[in-house]
Amino acid sequence: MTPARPARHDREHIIDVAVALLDRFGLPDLTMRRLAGELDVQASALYWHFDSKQDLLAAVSDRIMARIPDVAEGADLLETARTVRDALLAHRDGAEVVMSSAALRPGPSRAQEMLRRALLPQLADADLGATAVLQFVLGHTTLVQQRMHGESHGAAATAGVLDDTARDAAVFAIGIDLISRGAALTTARR
Amino acid sequence: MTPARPARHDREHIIDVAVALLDRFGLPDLTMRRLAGELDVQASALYWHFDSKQDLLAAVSDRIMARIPDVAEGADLLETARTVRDALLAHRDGAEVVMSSAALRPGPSRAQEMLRRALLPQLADADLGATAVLQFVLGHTTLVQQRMHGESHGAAATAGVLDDTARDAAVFAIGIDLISRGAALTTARR
DNA sequence: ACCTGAACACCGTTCAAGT
DNA sequence: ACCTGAACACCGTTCAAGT
Repeated sequence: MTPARPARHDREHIIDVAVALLDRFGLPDLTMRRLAGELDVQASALYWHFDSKQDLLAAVSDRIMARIPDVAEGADLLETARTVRDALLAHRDGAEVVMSSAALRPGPSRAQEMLRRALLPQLADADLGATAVLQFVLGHTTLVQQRMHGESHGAAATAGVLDDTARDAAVFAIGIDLISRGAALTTARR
Repeated sequence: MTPARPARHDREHIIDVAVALLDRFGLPDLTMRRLAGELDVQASALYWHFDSKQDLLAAVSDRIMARIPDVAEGADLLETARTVRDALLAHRDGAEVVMSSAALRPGPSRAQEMLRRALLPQLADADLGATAVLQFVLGHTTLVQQRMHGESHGAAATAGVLDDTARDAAVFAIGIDLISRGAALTTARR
């Protein structure tokens, strides 16, 4: 007997599977057809749940950003920025995904709000500052993950990879540190 | 009579046409087939000149970065960063193109060298600082251009666009200003 | 409400073959 | 040296039709 067909997938479940696919194969292989295959469904079925691939990607982006853990009460800028960065690094091509649909939701995100709070005691224009910090984090992390991608199926010497990650960490720390000191200076001037 | 067929295209000329196509239609429409069509050639012909689309895009990226004008002798960080940003803004999706192949050439670019020079009088780790600044500029400009893309064929109200560009300018200025002050502070401490 | 099946209009890339 | 022509293995998206 053929079982009664239940509703098989909802948006949340599809996003789950999309993120899993992203982590395993990366953004270029996250296609509507592969995602549908993973769900045992035709590609066209996805268009009942999402308007377009852009729409799906935006949902994946929101999922990634929603997973940023809350940061302690008086956390400073470096800790907060690292928390955001780590949430992006937690998923393959995470920064690129978020960047590709960040322009679509211009409203202040939770990440931006967290950064704003870390900047508030020091900076008058904490709102603009938080946007700038987020842009740095996105740019930095996208470049870092792009290099990972190149190495995974490239001819990069294994030597130097450790140096690269160490340098990445230093660049990130210096970038945030300079911004933080600059913000403190602005306060001192007032 | 059929004219003798001369060698029709070299890498430089193809890059010219690719950049023109990029400016007119944007990165998603810069396909090998369209580029070939513009050159009155089969798509497969491009693979004699370039190993892959990635290779072509890297060449386009280099072209965009090579067009950054030199900056005055003692130019400060803000002026230098603006010069880099403007070179990216000069081409549709310029920042995204550069970002997508920036990981492939990890060596210090001319842009990074210019930023390093602007940072040198103030910062000990000018090299790492320059990388951080370049990452901010790339992240910022990519997001700005992404929003342009969304507006061009979207339903965005025309109102608010002016506010957006004004806000973008402020975010960029604050981001660079904070880094610059932070760098100065580091010097003062020594 | 949720999905299939088929079609449309594309992609990047390879490769034998031409000139 | 430079390019054609054809093929391969894909894409995102639409839409009538099924259940």
